[in-house]
Amino acid sequence: MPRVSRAEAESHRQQITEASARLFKERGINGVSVADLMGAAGLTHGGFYGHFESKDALAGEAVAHAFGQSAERWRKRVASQPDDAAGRALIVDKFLSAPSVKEVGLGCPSVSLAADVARESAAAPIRSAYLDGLEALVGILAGVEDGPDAAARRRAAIADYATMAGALMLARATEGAPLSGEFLAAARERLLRAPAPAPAPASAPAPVPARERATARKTRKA
Amino acid sequence: MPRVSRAEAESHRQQITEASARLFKERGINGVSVADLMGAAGLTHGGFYGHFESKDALAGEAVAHAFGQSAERWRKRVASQPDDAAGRALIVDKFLSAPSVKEVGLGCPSVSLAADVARESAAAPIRSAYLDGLEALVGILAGVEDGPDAAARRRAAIADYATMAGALMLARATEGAPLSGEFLAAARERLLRAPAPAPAPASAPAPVPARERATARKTRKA
DNA sequence: TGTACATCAGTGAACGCGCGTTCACTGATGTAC
DNA sequence: TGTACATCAGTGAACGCGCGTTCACTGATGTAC
Repeated sequence: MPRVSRAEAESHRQQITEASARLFKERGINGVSVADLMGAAGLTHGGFYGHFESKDALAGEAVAHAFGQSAERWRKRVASQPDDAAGRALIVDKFLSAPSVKEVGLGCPSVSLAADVARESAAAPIRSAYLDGLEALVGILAGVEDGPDAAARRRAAIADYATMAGALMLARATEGAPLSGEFLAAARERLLRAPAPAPAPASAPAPVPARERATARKTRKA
Repeated sequence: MPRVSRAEAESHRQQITEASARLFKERGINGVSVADLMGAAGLTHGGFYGHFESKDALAGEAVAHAFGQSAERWRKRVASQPDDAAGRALIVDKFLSAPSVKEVGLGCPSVSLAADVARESAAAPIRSAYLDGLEALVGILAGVEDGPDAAARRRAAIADYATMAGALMLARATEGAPLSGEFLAAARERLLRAPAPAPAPASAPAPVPARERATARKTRKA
């Protein structure tokens, strides 16, 4: 079936990008071949280079697309809740759910592609796409955090994000063992309940004065 | 140089395992070839199957070896400190340091190999090696946590581990950007200072009563 | 609106390459006497 | 202790395979008249 209409060709390009976002997250960049990606869009491998300059270039677009999907979902969740705290709780709850562990292809690329991105050279398209996408998600989370100023809310969002991403990553790597569910539960408990504070180290290597408590309330809605 | 002494052959096997632990962490399992591994031990690729049944089998041994190295380091850190809180602080501080971000080959396999392990089938040798190794590290950390009983200390260790692992993973994926250092700093602040408690969600999807504060002190030393 | 033809999206064979694994071979090691 | 020989750690060519990428080709699309 050579030569399809321009609208069909554009649709093919989007199908390839969409399938790539899912398959790259599931199997990693090197775990999916160009033939796999084209096959997922119902095409054969030869036409790939009519749409993308290289597999690396597609990886950058696919990662940007995947982060865009996640950001859209996060914004909808925040908007569906009556206040910031409830928005934040919904994001955490969805992120640390059992389906999130199982459905890697539907989940957040920040976790499933972190290792692939870290191993890529600084110039690879995938790296800047990852950084931009992650900054956007951190920004959405910071918008529903509690804190005296924007900097404190950003720090809170970054710490929350680290806990969520680590728990999900480790829950996936230990899937099938009890430890897997314990990661989800322990992280959710720490993020969603008023947690028992970690013990202030008596002789920590880098001791610091206790940070002032955040009591100011902000009013803006993300 | 065919046929070396048995002692030399055993030394070669250990060199291969050691090099694999480092290289697998740096580049991923699929990022290192059998020829690379043998070359790192000063050998040619053909002799590999005299030492290991397959690359997968070696991966299992290498992961176990890498976790063993990390566990030994953690135990020494704990033993070097006057009390549990200081031991915990030292573990967190080393885990979330700048060298830890840079030197992937020397760092903890729980972070660098999590995605590789998660993508492997449940029967792969690497999966059980990873699970056993991670349980050991969680156990060491639980031994220096504060909490009313062993279950609470385990939960605290698991939540701490998620935060540390997530922060390191994300710091590596964003290396070169300011966000990278922010992940280390925000996670360290949350784990090592008495943190400002996360806001109790007013209408969370899964609301729960606030957990009772842990005040009991334990005395045992890990 | 109808015809003639240039464009170009997609096909499938082919390229060079590196992979994990196998195997015939080599010659020092280790052992039996 | 010295000799004869079986063992086997390591070599390097070779295997079948899948990869990313290229390219001559096909024929419907899109356009110029």
